[in-house]
Amino acid sequence: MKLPESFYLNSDVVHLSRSLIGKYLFTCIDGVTTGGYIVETEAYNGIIDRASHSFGNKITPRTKTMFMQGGIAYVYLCYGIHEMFNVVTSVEGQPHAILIRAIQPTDGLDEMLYRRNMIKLKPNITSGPGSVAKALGISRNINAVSLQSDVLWIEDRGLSFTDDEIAAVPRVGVDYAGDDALLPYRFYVKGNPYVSKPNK
DNA sequence: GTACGGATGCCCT
DNA sequence: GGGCATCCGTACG
Repeated sequence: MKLPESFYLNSDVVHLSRSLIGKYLFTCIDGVTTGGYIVETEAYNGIIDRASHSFGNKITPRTKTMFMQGGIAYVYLCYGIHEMFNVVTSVEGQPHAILIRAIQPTDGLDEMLYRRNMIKLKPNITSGPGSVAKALGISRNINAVSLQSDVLWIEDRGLSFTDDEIAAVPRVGVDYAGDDALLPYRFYVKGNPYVSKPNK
């Protein structure tokens, strides 16, 4: 069952980021469904978070998606190469987002292999935010698309992890964020092979 | 108009 | 473990 819109309206983005671990993320593009369950996330806590694009209430053509009501996708380009998929959360005007950094693939393996130009299944197929987006066929043309749509959605299939099984550590690649770079806003399933590189 | 740097991943050693 | 591709978004003038 799809997570309802109300799930995304919670104003505690760090809690939600933890909650998304074990949820199933799917896309359906050209009739092909691909997806798996989320094993790594990062929370970006709105205008007070130096690591967030929306820090300082910065509204630009790119970041305006983050200011919309929760329950939609925020997709942007990083390093000129990689598309990044985020879940926008909280109410309109509060620009919270959760970066999906890794999933364990379960559905549409062949299509994901094709999109990643891979012959054989290896953990790096969906390890790291750029890889997740590419494997799922996510690009900027689904920016601001609703997670209630039939293109992109998240399901709860009853899979859950205990706090002992989940690590909470500082985020990756946000050294520019000063003290905020130290916040334990990155969550991942300990020992899961699909978790992206810095997994110690 | 132009300059600068980034929420990375891949390939090589 | 390190170098580097690659180009948009943003700020500033």
